[in-house]
Amino acid sequence: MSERRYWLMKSEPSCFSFDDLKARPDSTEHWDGVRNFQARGYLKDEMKVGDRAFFYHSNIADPAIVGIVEVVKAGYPDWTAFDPENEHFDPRGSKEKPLWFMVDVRYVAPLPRPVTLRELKGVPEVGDMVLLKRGRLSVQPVREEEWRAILRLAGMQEEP
DNA sequence: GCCAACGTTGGC
DNA sequence: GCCAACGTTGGC
Repeated sequence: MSERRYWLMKSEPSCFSFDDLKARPDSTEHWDGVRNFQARGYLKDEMKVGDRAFFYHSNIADPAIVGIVEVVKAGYPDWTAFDPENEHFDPRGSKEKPLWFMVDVRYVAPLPRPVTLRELKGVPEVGDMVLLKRGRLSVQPVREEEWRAILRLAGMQEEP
């Protein structure tokens, strides 16, 4: 069995929040609508079943990591790109030659308390995080040391 | 709501 | 294949 990798996935809570994920059937949802080529690469090829990700709330007064999710289905075509009615429609791809991909994630657990971006900026151990270096990437890798440092900050003794 | 940063597009 | 213009993200 290959080693679990760690990620961070952003969502605007007004659009789709961590609690919204919890409320879904099986607490599972497609992570659709990502239209950035670097993030696409992660979704399509690198995120594997069993990998875990921080769920990050962006575009709010105090943006923060609020919880943990798990990848339950690896990369497959994002059908919202095929639907002209959908806001994420992209005519460059097709069902035969999909351009955009998504994974399915399942709610695992909230952090004991949210860890804010503001707070992370003051923590040397996470100073190299993609979140701090390249703020706009909506799906991004997290190093294992960073993952653990954030769990510790949040007061989580043991990963569920 | 503003605007800086930065990813993407398209003319050349 | 460069790079200016444009559009979007996301912190503030």
